[in-house]
This record gives sequence, structure tokens and C-alpha cells, in this order.
Amino acid sequence: MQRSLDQELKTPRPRRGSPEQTRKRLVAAAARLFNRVGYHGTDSNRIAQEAGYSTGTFYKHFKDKREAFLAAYETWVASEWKSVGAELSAGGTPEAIAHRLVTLSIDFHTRWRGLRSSLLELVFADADVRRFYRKQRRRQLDVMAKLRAGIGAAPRQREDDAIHLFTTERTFDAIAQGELRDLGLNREAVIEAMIKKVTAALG
Amino acid sequence: MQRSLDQELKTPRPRRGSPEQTRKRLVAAAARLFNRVGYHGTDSNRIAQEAGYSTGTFYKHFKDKREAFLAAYETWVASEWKSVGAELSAGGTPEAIAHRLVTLSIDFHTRWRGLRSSLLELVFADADVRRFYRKQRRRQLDVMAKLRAGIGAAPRQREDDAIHLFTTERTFDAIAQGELRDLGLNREAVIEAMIKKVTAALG
Amino acid sequence: MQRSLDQELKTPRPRRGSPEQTRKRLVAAAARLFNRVGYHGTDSNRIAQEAGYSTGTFYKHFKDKREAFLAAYETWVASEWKSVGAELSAGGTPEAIAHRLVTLSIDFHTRWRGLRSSLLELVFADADVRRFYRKQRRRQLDVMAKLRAGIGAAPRQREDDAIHLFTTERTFDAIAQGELRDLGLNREAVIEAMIKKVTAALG
Amino acid sequence: MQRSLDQELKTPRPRRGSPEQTRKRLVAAAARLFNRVGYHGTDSNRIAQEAGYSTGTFYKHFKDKREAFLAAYETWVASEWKSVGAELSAGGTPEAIAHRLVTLSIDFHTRWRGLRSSLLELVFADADVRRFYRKQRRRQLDVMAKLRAGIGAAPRQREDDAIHLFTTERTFDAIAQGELRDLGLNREAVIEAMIKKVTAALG
DNA sequence: CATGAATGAGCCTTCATTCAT
DNA sequence: AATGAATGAAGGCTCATTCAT
Repeated sequence: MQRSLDQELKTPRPRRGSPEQTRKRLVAAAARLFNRVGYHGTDSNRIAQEAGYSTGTFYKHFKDKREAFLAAYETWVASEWKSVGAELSAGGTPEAIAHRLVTLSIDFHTRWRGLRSSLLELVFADADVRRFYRKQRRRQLDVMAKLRAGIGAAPRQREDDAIHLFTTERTFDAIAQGELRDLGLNREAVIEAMIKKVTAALG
Repeated sequence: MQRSLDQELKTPRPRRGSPEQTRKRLVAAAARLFNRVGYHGTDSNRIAQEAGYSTGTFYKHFKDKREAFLAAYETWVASEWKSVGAELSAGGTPEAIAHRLVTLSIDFHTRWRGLRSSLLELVFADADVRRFYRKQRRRQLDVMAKLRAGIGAAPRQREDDAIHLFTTERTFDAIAQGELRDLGLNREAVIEAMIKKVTAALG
Repeated sequence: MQRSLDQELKTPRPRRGSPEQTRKRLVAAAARLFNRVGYHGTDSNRIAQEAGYSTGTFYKHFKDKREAFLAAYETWVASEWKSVGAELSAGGTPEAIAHRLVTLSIDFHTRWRGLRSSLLELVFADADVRRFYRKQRRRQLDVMAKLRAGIGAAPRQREDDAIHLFTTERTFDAIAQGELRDLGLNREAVIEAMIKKVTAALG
Repeated sequence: MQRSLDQELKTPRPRRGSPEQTRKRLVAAAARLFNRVGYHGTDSNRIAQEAGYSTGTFYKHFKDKREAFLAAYETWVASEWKSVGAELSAGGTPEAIAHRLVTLSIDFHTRWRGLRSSLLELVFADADVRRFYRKQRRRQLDVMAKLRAGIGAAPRQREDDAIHLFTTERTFDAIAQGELRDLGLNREAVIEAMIKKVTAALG
């Protein structure tokens, strides 16, 4: 999973590798930093350094900081889709699948909570980020529609799916950001409720 | 200068006003700008200017930009609570109340969608903002608990209330940010669903 | 608010006194602050506040911050001269007088070490301060010349007197600033040496 | 002399130079400005400009203005020590050495009188500057002790050495600042006296 | 005499980005 | 492909000073 994102791309002295490797390392470093200190808290020079490259190299691969953020976001999204796809096709009862999906999502939201915080601001401030964000949502809705069609479930409204997605996304964020803990709420109960919702959504 | 041009269209020049009036104007200008261009897109000098004051006046009233954001956020929250309180006590059927509350909330989320975007990032990045944000959530949960207790409704879990709040908040944000529109979803249907949810939550 | 609490303990609420009283209080507050945090570390508004007056009052009594410094410096110098004069005319053996003078000077230098530090920089940067500083030196030299003439001592050179003054002034500063302590030197031995020098200078 | 410090680093515009050269140039410019208009009269952007660089470059080399001052001070001190060392080992009668040392010191104090004025204030206000200043003094005392030990002179007290240093330092400052001139004192006589003192201190 | 709100020039510092090597 | 020195616009904040009341 994200292991591959983080670990293998750390900083074992690059110095002249393929452009793809370099870019990957930069994106990984960017993701790490954006996630840790937020988009505005991240210094683009620092990204290069963290990846083991020099300032200039960063700008050889990205037009600007925004583009690096977008790339980091894309990578993260891709790995999430991949994981979700794997869980969906791994089979099992709807409850089992739902359980795995919820666990997976909470993991992602937690691991990337910093990036997500920045994301939500950039969705407002930056058209490109917004466009990409919308694209993911559309994709999610499509997958949900297809899933239910596959099972021959009642043709639920796309609107309901959207609300479902809003609910889970926001709840997972709350869990990831420690909001439940801060409010003294029972994390397990909330997760249980989410699993039920996802189970229902699956069929 | 351009000053006179800009100012001409503004509110009546201050000039040796009361600190409260000045602060109010500054907070209002801050809220306006934070909402329009986000926290990071706003510069403190501009806030002062927008309020009709000079740089220094801003810092007479706020320790730093962060504090001005917090003040703007507080003001907004207070006005929302006031409105919500008014709707709740205005009476009517649960459906009618729910309808008004949803309309009201969407209005607030729309009007302050920029501020909200910055807020969510600052909740991650700034402990004070986070604290205040949590406080509001706690207050919301308390009100919900009391509401249902008053009607003698089933003692729903605080966790369910939280999920309800996450759902509505996130959905209203989506509406405010134009996410439904961008995805070709039916805004009215979603609103209808929200009203149902709120109605249920009220009793 | 807590302001009044703080203020209550400050200077005893002047509010319309004679201009002389007001000025005196301002000068005293200025001296205190300059001495504590240095000329550049002192905020003119703070001086007024510390004296129990408002910003404007400060500028009613001084053209600018520099002038307040000069006034504080003058006051201090005057009180030092007064004390020195008293010691000189109090009589006793030259050794006794010297001992009292040295003690007195160290006390002054210690009490006003912050002011003195600022002074030495302002003597360089500000012509007025420099002029006043020179005037004091001239006065010191005159007194020394007269003293020795009075006793019929050898007509020592004014240049030697100047060197003597440089020596004692700098040494007292070192003591006041903790330089001896920091260097592990014996304070008493140094003071003893100074007393000898002053005794010699007296006759 | 400082010639090499100042001049050699002047005109030839930089352009992708070595960090050492850049830093040297910046330190030289900083020293020049601090010396001319004092620490507080100098703005960091101006230093960069004066050195032929842009604002940012300054902060690549120094954490803040304070650090640049410290660097300038260190450079100056180092060059003074070097010169003093050269004079001491150049040989000659004690009188000759003393004469050269005094001339040298007056030259240094004159050339750097502005820096010295700021220094004395910063020694009070800034712990780092104070620490460095103390270190120099300790070094001076050590050298003096060693000198006399080498000649087998009477084991004079370290305290006496300190007083000697205070005297010469302050007197050279007075000469550098034009105090003698302003007071109508005979500069040559004072210098003569200093030479005698230094001669005595040397053996 | 006194107030204190308001001013605004100016300083320090950061950081995204460029470009010569 | 990579480097890293250099850039400089921009922005946060301070503080001496003014002036309307």
C-alpha cells in the first residue's frame, strides 16, 4: 500500500537516476511535507532537499508548487483507488467488504489527514485542484452506480450516493483529525455505524 | 489617489470612532476578505484598508492575522447560532422548522464558503482555531441532546448526532461550493433529503 | 477589565497635575524604561503608560523620544553631581572621601547601567546627546582642576585628569555590567585600586 | 590592514560566486554600514544591496541582522588580533612595540568607532554579543599574563591588567570619537601617556 | 491639560522561482 | 540531468508621531 509510496522512495542518495524515479521521489517528498505541515507550511526548496535533490531539480519537474501538490494528490488518490478496487474484488459478504473498506478508508484519511486539510482549501482556491477533485467524485459516483447495477439493487439515486459519500468522507476526516477523541465520542460505535451505511450502499 | 476612489464607495469614513466600532469594522472587513480570497490570500494591510483604516490600527486590535481570523470566525459562528436559535424557537411543525433550518444553513455556508475553506485548513494547522471549532461542535451536540430530551424522543446516541452533523455540514458545504452543480446533481432533491434528516433529528 | 487592575498598581493616577509634576513623572518613567530595555527597546507609548499618562501627553512634553532620553539623562547627571558634591564637601581624609566617591559612583553606574549603554551609542549617533555628554566631561575636568588648585597640589595636566576619568568611568561600567564577575576577577581588589586612584587625584 | 578586508571585496560584481566570497562581501558591507550608521540605523536589505546582492541572499547567510553584526564584529576582532600579534612578534624595544601598538589601536578604534558604539549597546542588550565580548577580554588578559611571564616580569595581578585594558580601551575610544578634540585636550600628550602605560604593561 | 484613536513609513524576514554553471 | 547561488516581490508587524476631541 502506501508503504511503497513512503518507504522505497525515501532518500537513499539519488544523484542521476531516470527522470521517472526522480519525479517519483520528489512527489513522495512533497506528499510527506504537505501532509505534515500543510500546503502553505511547506517550502518548495525543502521538498527538493527532503527528496535528496537540489532546488533547481524541483522546478525541472514541476511548473510550480501547485503542480507538485496536484501530483502528490493524484498519487495518493490513485493508490486509494487501487486499494478500494482490490477490496471490492476480493469478495466476501457485503458486511465483510464494507468492514474492509471502512478500515481502509480510515487508514487513508488518517495517514493523509494533513494533505486532505490542505486539499479542501485548495479546492476552493485553485481551479485545477477543484477540477481534479470533482473528477474523483464523479468516478466514485460512477463506481457506486455500477456496483448496485451489478447486484441488481434498486436503482438508488445518484443524489443519495453523493450524500452517502459526503457522510463517510466527513466522518472519516473527523476520525482522522481526532475530532471524536476530542469530543469524547465512541470511535468504535461511529465506525460500526459507517460499516452499516457502507454495507447498505453496497447492495 | 486610489484610496479616495475605493473609500468613496465604502461605509461612511470612521474618524476617531469608538474602539468597538473600529474593531467591528475590522472584523467585518477581515471576514469579507478571508471569505473572498482565503486566509493565505489575505494580507493584513489590506484588511485595514478595506475597513477604512491604516495598517497600524489593525494591530491595535489584533495580535496578529490569526487572531483576526479567529475573531471573524467567532462573529460568524455567533450570528449563525443566533439565527438557528431564532428558528428553533419560532415554532411550527418539525418539518417547517427543519425546512427553515436547512435553508438558513445553506445560506450561511454559501455566504461564508471561503471562510469555511480556510477554517478547515486552520483547524488542522492552528491549535486555537481547532479548540474553538471543537467547542462549537460540542455546543451543537449539547443542543441536539437537549432538543430531543425536551420532546421526550428516543435517547439517540451522541455518536449518531455527530454523524448527523457531519452529514449536514459536509452536504451544505458541497452545495455552497457548487459541487452538486458541477456534478450535475439535483440540488432540490439533496436539499429535500437534508430536510428529512433534520426533521428526524429534531424529534 | 484586568487593565484597571494592572494600572492600579502602577504610578498613582496623576490626572491633571502641574505640568512640572507631569513632566517629572514622565522623565522618571522614561529613565526607568530606557534603563531596563535600552533606548531602542523602549516604546514611547509605553513610557506614557508607565507614567500613568496617555500617548499624547508624552508628546506634549517632549518633541520626540530623543528629547525624553536627554531629559532622563540630564536628571540622572544632575542627581549624580549633587551626590558627588555632597560627598566632596562632607569632608574627611582624602581616603575617606575617595572611598565614598567610588562607592557612590559604582552605585550610580550599577543603577543606571542600561541608560549608560544606550547613552554611549547615542553619543555617537546623536549630536545633542554628544554635546551634553561633552559638557559633563568638561564640568568634571573643571572640578578636578579646581580641587587640586584648592589644595595647592601640583598642577597636574588636564590630559591626565581626562585619562583618570576614562579609567574610572570605564571600570565602574565594567563592574556595573558584571564584567568582573564574568571574568572571575576580584571585585574588591579592583575597587581598592580605584579608591587609590581617586585618592591620588584628589590631592 | 583592513584594506584587504574592505577593498578587495568591493567592485567586482558577484554572479554565482562561492558562498565564502559572498559571505565575506556581506560581512564587509554589514561592517561598513553598522560602522557608519549604527546597528539600529542599518537595515538588512541595505546591507545586501551594499554588498551587491539582493535581500534574500543576506538571509541565506545570516539567521538575522544580529547574526550579521556578530559576524562583522568577529571579523574585525580577528583582524585586530592578527595585527596586534604581528606587532608583538615584530620585535624592537618595549617602547617601540608599545608605540606601534598604540598607533595600531587608535587606528582600529577610529576606523571602527561606529561599530564599537553599537557594540557597547549590544553587549548590554544581547547575550550572544556579550558572550563574545567577554571572550575577547579573557583572551586579552591571557595574552597579557603570558607576555609578562615570558619576560619574567613581576607577576602583576590580572585585576591590574583588566584596569589597564579598560583605561586604554576607553581612552582610544575617546580619541576615536573626537572627545579630546571637543574638549580642547592635547591628543599627542594623551597618546604619549598611553604609550608609557603600554610599555609598562609589556614588561 | 489630557486623551487615545489613528497614522503610515519602514523594517525584518520568507519563500517561490530563475538561471548560470 | 542536476546543482545551488541568487533573486526580489511580497507580507507581517512595529512604533514614533499626529490630531481630533
